[in-house]
Amino acid sequence: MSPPDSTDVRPLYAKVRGELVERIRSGVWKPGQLIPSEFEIAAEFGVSQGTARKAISALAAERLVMRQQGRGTFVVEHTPAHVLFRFFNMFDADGELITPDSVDASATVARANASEAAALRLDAGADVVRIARVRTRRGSPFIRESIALPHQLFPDLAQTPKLPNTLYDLFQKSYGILLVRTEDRLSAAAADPDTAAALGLAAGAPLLRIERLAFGLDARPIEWRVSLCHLRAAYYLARS
Amino acid sequence: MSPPDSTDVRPLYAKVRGELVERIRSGVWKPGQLIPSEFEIAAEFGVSQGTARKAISALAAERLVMRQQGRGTFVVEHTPAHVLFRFFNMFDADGELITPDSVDASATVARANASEAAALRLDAGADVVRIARVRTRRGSPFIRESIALPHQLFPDLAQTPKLPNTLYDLFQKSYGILLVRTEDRLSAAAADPDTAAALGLAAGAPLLRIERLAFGLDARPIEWRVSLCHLRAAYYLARS
DNA sequence: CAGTGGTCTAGACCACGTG
DNA sequence: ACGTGGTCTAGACCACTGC
Repeated sequence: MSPPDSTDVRPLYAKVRGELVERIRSGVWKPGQLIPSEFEIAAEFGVSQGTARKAISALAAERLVMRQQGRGTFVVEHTPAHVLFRFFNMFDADGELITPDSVDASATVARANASEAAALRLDAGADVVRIARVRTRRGSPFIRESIALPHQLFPDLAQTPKLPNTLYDLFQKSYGILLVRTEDRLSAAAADPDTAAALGLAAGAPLLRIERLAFGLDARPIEWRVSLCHLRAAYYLARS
Repeated sequence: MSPPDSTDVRPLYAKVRGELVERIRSGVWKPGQLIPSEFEIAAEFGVSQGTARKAISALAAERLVMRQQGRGTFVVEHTPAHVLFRFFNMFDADGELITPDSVDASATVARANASEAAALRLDAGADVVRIARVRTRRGSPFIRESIALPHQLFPDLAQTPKLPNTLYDLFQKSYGILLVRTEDRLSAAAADPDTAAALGLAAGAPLLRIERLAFGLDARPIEWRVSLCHLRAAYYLARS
């Protein structure tokens, strides 16, 4: 990333943090792996334990690592359960997190259209992987969504025979891409005929529309996703 | 709040933080006021500067205070601009924060109905202040919302002649109640005839429904608000 | 028991804003 | 020049985990 130079005026702990992030981004430290202790990191970078601690604490606040007293610090591992808890924000009327299933997922490669290229900041002519799917809860469809990803980062994703329900763990394990931040833009929309048919509704029914942009470690947009949701008594929860 | 006792096993910085929170909650430190320096707080509580610093940093992370290098630390002041930036999450298609106006606001006092009592955790028979209003942008109505507040906390609010556009600054300045956290539950709904008329729409038009619960310093729900929004190209932004 | 993260101290120097 | 918050150090002890 940015090489150390004499004009770098960032605090020491920020530089150490940057080096640690790079090790996670590049895969030197794998998902779920135990990283060195505060003292070892301090010794390696020639800083005090307090400074190493501040760098690691920053990573913990960004949820790139998990600290456990007495055990050590581990690179975050995007298991399906973790991904749902962290990135899926829909709850039932009784406050229970919804765990959706995914059916009918199909992935294709195509030239990015204008909105995809703009959302993912792609060069003209770049390809995207498109995923279209319907998600169900207790057997009945409630979300229809379409996803676009830069083809360059996911070269053989469209050939994957059976796409899993949660994608972000696949992104981390198979493609080395860790999603760390999302921006969801929410609005309401009337169901178009296709979506109404897919969700078993009358055309014109009100749907929650979620347009999500997910970002990776280098702050680049990795995923663009539009979800049309028929929530019944459920809701999307946004905190603070 | 919780008196110091010998079985209190919280870390020192957490106890100091609690004392500082109490000073803000009780109004000993007023909105916008400069609080003592790290060294003064450290001396007062008999801890080191590092521990006082950690307590104050926790308050800054919760956005109860604002730190400014070279100037000092100030109790957060909920000005209208600050409240919009912090608690209003709607943006125009071009990414600009929407600054709504408020018209037709009316406040009344009534016995809490079942949903109000449940949301605000009120005792049976308690009263609420109800505010109903329509919010406009550039002259055209786009949000119809109804708000419920515990009457006990806002005894004379219903007599206030002209309610301001942003309420949370009024809550802090006139009633000493600082809102620190919100939970927004979002869904889609078809416009009922009344709402459609208020917003100039056809009945059945899809609206974004936002049900907000806002919490004060003692983690008690203070405000329950239901907003029905006709956003056109605008959206509600939820980060991470 | 050894090793880890979590807390706490005492002191130093720096960067910034104000008078 | 002074006082503020921001960084950094070196060392101590505690609480928890796993052998």
